[in-house]
Amino acid sequence: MGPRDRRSREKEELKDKILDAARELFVAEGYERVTMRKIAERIEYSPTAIYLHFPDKLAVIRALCDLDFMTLAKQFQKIAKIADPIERLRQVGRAYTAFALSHPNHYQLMFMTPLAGVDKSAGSGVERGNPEVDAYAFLKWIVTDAIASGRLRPEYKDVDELAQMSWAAVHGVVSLYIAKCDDDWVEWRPAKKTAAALIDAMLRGLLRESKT
Amino acid sequence: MGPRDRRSREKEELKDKILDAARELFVAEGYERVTMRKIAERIEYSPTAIYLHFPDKLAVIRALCDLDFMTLAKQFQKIAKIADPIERLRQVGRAYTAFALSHPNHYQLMFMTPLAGVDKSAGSGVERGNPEVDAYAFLKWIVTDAIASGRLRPEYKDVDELAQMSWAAVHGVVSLYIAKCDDDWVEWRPAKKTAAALIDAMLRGLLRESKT
DNA sequence: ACCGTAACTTAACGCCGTTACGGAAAGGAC
DNA sequence: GTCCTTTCCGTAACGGCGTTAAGTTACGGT
Repeated sequence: MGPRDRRSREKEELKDKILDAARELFVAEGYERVTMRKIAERIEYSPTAIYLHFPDKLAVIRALCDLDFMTLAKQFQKIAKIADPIERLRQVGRAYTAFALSHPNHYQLMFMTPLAGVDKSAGSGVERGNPEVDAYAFLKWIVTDAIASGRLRPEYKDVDELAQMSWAAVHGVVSLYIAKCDDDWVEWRPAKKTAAALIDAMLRGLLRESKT
Repeated sequence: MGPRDRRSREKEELKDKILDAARELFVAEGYERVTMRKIAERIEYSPTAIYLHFPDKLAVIRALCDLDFMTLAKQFQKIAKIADPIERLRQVGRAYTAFALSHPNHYQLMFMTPLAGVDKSAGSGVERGNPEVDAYAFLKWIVTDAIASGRLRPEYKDVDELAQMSWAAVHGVVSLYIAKCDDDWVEWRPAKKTAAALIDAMLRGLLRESKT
């Protein structure tokens, strides 16, 4: 109520406009080729206006990625209901792969680029350790379940190591594909299929010998 | 012989000086933070002098990487002598991991960054398809051997897919580590150990059930 | 002695992210 | 209604970047 609210609502609207304009550029061209001046031009403000709503360029794109990564977290909540932890691991790999391949620039910025001075993700709504929103915590939770099920070989009992192995397997396929799919040096197989095959092979290698 | 040779030798010397100066900066700071002006300052030439020896900045750093990656190719030649293709695959993974971790900036530029317009690697001495210098061809050669040995499960017979799975496994671990090891969100396990564990798990998953 | 050419420098262009600063407009206080 | 403060935004500019254009110097060939 009152003009005070309207002002802050308008401010939020501009913030969204900035993010939308930035998203268009970012998806099409990637981080480096997004420019404060280009964003400003699209929303018909001066470049410096953006700085009244975001501290710097990285913050704009990070806010963008945080938002979009929530769609992945949503999918995780469905996967959480799968009873079998091994199957859960397989499915989370599938969802992760699909997301990465459909948001390559998001993925590149978040997981393929060392961002030296980024410690605070404050305000992004992702609270560390909460499996609802923290994907790594979610992965650790699955792995813990898998270990507890007793179906893994006895030498695999380090939760972090297993989580990082699983993460690395899918990350390896998608990141290699994102970085090098335009390189005709290699006859690329479909990343989705390669990822599935690698996950399956890894999982079979993690499991105790079965009688099938 | 004569002054004509001396001139071209001096030219080659300057080229090396450029590469050495660039290497120092690149190893310490990464591609983005290497600057033509900084390179020039180190070798006590003007920035534009570099353009007389390299077409642009990327060419400088690429020449650098091509040079340094040859040390990896050297190691591959020793590994080529291992009789067992499975063990050969394991060892090439180890060497690859070690190289990536000791040259993170090289690795990032070569395999973690999409370089839109780079088709020609001409003059770098790496001839496509020759396992002696082309690491991917080397990997395919090992995988072909592994298939021929009959020890893999029958469903694994696509050489490129298998090569890409293997590459992705090690790449996943090292690239994730390079990009995110400073991120204390995750309790990182040693990349070397994680890579070894993932390779072992994958290989066990690829092999036919053994009687051991 | 002359000339052409190769090597190199100086100056500048057009970008970039970001900051300093000034002005305008809107809300609250009286 | 008037004044003031706060918020919002634009203009201009800084320092940096990769790269290019144009000018200069020095040297080998003839």
